[in-house]
Amino acid sequence: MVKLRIKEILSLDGNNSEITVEGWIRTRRESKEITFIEINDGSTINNLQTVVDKKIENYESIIQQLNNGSGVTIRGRLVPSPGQGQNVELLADKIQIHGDAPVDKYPLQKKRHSFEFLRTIAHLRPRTNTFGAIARVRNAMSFEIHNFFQSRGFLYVHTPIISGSDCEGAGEMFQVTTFKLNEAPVLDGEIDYTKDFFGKRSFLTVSGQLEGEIYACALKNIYTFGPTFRAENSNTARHLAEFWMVEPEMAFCDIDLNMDVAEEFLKYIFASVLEKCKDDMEFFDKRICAGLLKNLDHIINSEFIRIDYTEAVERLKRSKNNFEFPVKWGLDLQSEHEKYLTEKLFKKPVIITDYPREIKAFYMKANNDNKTVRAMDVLVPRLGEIIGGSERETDYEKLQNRIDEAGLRSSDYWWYLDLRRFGSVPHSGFGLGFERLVQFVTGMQNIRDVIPFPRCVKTLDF
RNA sequence: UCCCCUGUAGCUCAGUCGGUAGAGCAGUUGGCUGUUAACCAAUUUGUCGCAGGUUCGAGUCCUGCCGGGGGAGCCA
Repeated sequence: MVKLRIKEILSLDGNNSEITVEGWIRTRRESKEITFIEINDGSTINNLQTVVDKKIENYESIIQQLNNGSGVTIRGRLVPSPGQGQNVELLADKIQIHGDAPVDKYPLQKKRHSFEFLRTIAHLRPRTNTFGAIARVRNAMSFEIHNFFQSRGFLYVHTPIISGSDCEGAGEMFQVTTFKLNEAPVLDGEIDYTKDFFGKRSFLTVSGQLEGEIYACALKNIYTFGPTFRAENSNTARHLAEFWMVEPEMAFCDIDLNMDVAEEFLKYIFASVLEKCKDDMEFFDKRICAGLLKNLDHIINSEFIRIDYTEAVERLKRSKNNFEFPVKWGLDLQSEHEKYLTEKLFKKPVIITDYPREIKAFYMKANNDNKTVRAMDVLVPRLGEIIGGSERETDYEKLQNRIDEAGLRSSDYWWYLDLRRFGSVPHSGFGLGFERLVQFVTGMQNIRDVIPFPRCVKTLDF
């Protein structure tokens, strides 16, 4: 007798072999002489149809508990199924109920629930088709991210979660302290952080990039993949307070090679998930987002458009679209502009480069025109910006000036500046919000549904 | 944070002009059937988000608060 996962069982021939299956009942259909129950164990979106003859020994004692949600172990024989919809089915000999799920109390019903409702029962939602599929796809994507970088010689670097400075001015930060807030020590009217745990103010990281650069400037190619925190008061379907970010950093790499890697990376992840999560992806295509598979295929097999910011602005000016926000060189592109470029004009991913320096981060390398920097944003249909990256400034003086201009204290960045004093080389990298990538791949509309336990403004359950 | 929409049965929703609460699904009971979103019949279920106000009378109109959704900003 062998214990198999349902994914494996469904690929077997029904040759009457005895097997044991462990899982949760998804649905029950009762007949006069027999009862059909479908079992799911998370290994696949597909259920194993199990036929329960009312003559099996403990039928009377378990029938009340053979409900949607009950956890069961079933021993039986695998046979070809005479019915439609499945190749094999299990003829149960012995059923053990571990824990039942009373139908009048169990919130999950055998029907479609709204995602809003399922968010309120995040402890039960992975038992649904959609959230099971998301969990498997998310898992596969994580694994493939490592695969992509590992197979290309990138080192996985663990950058810190707790940070001593607002690394790139990238948004609001969560403060970390061991002070009791109403008893924090005060010196000259200000809170005395020298008495706090680290002896200075500390925060949760908003990016591992600056530390990533340190390792890239020693080991050539590295990547980070870890949690990131933003305390912004943003309430949208694509923002989380706690999310996972992928940040490769490459030495001896300019902006063009950086774009090549970003494009290859996205295509690799899409292709791998399509191959490894076929059933789940077909489910998303059918139930969540029509045309999803076709769209991903199209992206895998097409070249991304690459234009610079100046040309993007020209294109937008020439378009007949009535934009709500003005299009003018020097202003940042709005969501509606990005959507126009990627959804209407080009109908595929677009990489925009060379933005005005005023609207981009201090660490980005200045072009010779002294007006633009070597930034690159990858825009995709439906989501907008999915990747933001740049070639980094390598010149000590220029970087120092940019830090001053940004109103940051260069003393906080002495180690970052030091990378430009000793063996400074061209280097580039990008950041990718993992949940946004999962959103794009699955077609899910709300980012809170592609992370198991979302943390957002005013939301911290489970 | 701003704009718009929304909150009614366990779930998904309808509720007109202000007149005292409705459907589908689920549940329960019965029937039928190698079923597969099973089917057929009957049937139970309500602090109408919370607090105030207008009114003879409020699910419905007004004010405030809370939750949810969409869009924007910020951003990944």
